[in-house]
Amino acid sequence: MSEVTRPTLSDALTERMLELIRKGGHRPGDRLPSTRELSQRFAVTTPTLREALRRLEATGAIELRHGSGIYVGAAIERLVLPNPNMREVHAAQLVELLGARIVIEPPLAAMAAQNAEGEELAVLKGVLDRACRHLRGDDAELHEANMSFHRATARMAGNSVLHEVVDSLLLVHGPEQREILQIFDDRRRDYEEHLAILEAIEARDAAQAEERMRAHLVEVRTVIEHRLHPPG
Amino acid sequence: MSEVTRPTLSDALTERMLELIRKGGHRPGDRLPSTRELSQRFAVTTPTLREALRRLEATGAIELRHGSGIYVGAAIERLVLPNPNMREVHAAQLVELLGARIVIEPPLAAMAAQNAEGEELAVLKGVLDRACRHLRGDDAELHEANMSFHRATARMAGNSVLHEVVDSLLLVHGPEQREILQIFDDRRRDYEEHLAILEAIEARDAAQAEERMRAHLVEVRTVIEHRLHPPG
DNA sequence: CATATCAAGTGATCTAATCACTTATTCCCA
DNA sequence: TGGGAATAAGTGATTAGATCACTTGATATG
Repeated sequence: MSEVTRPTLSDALTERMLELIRKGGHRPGDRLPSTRELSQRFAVTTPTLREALRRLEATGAIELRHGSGIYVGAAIERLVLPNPNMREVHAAQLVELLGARIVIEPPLAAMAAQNAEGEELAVLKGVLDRACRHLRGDDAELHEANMSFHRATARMAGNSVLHEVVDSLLLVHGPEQREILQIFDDRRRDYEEHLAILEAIEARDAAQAEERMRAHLVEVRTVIEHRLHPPG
Repeated sequence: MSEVTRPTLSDALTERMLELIRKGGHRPGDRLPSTRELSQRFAVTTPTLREALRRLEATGAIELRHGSGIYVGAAIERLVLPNPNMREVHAAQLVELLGARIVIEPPLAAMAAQNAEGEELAVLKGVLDRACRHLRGDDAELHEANMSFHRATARMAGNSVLHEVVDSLLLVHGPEQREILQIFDDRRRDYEEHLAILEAIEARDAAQAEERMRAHLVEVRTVIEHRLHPPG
């Protein structure tokens, strides 16, 4: 959807800076090299480097103190949330991410059930149809459709703040994570669980919608945990 | 805590740009003036302007398309969430923001009750003590302490993603909002409700902690609604 | 009519120098 | 000897204008 334009120099710089901080073992509060040194090391000029720094600053990854230096921000060891420019997540954070979704999304499913109206309900059905058509075939499309189901449900709930929060959380579930997020190696499974949730929403059964969404996410988390730490 | 350094030129630029977009009636997808024109209008040089643009880009407020132009992003009409550089929220969004907190924070209170341990419990108590000392006196301090209580509770829950989400949401409850967030014009009220929540957490009574947190936030929202739309 | 070419407009980057601020040291005076 | 003021080094902030790279719509060409 995005990423229509070729990655620019400063795009790459932003990621190299992040890498420098993370792989350099820097902790929040640590001081980083000066702008002069960084621009030399990365072989770019000051203004270009600064653009990358400003982006990192905007997300809380670093902090620029005039006359003092560049410092690692608190957000660096947390999840870098809603930055379209650097969707990155460590595997270990996936479990916590699912934990967050388990708290937030079930109530949203309940709210969606209460608001269930013609138009938005149609959107939700459309998303599931799309997933159904890719049940055997394009992996990336199927994954995208599955994620869209969660986004659409959050949207139906009618609270724009929560909608944005869920969007942010799902942002890190990029295509590269589709394997680990696939339940039980069964492509059909995700779809059927989503379908069950839709039915509850359509029936305006808030309690059931909430419970099915929760069960669904808990199951996903369980699978992920097993894959990260195989039993035995 | 932050904001130790004087606002820089590019800080101001970022806000002026936001103002230009918002008050200019621009919608997502609209094209903004070119970098050359913007730098002239604001009387700054290209690199300085670009730093401001990169910050706005990082939060999704705008989009820079090489060779094409600068476009308004989708995030511009939503809440600008976790950007330490521009904490801004429209009054009407407060109600929705509270709605989001009502969904997220009560379960966190329950999780905090389950994790209740010595050290973090002490932190929570310390926060309430600080609030107590400012019950009559420094308004800003009292407000900050009240917000810290919610942050600390979220932290106790033990999920860093949710902790970050709550931090982001509370970020917009800056000092300038302390009046509207004050329950019933009674400075003591907030403190006492927080105290009740703490007691439930301390007693490891998850259900009660959750319910008290929910009741507390619902009450705050109700008050805010009444202030925004006085009955009659 | 469709395709290829081109030119204007726009963002991206470079260059290198100067300004403004912080910090720790030093020095002086009490 | 202690405390505070001047100071110098280091660092981020900003300036200036030119050049490169890309997009897009108009124009020309088959």
